[in-house]
Amino acid sequence: MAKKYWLMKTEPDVFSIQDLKKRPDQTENWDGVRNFQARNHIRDMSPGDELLFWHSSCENIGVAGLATIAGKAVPDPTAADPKSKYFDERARKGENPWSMVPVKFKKEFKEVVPMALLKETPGLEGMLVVKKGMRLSVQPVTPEEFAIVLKLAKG
DNA sequence: GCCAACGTTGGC
DNA sequence: GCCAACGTTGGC
Repeated sequence: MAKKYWLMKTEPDVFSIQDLKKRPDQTENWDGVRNFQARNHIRDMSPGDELLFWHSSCENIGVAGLATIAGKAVPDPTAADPKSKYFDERARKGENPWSMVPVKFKKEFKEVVPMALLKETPGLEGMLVVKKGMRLSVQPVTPEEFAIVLKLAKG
């Protein structure tokens, strides 16, 4: 199957690309997703897929770097943990609706590719993340959009 | 199954 | 901190 491209949002105060870089094997499970559309995207991911690592709700909003999908989606154990802020009653009953996927650090950009730049770059008009009101935390990205963002990150 | 109320996300 | 946009919940 062809490689797919994604964008995943996180608040760097909670989990940043620098945090991912410091993890053992530079890999971490992307858990805590509690939106069905986002979860469906997670389940569509395959090892080797690439993703844009997005920093949101912070000083420098935009693409902070790159990571790769390191494995298949599996049930998210935080949903079954009553002490977790991501706890979901349904998971305790044995039907965990939520998934997580391991992601591996690939690259930290020298500078975040800012939202404002994405908005004014030709070819990115259809990119989901620049659309008003788009809150989805896991989004598909087209190969064309991915390539354009990579170019913006150079220099 | 509709829809109002409410909660959350996230850019600004 | 504001608020628009969206998802979820729950009464009917």
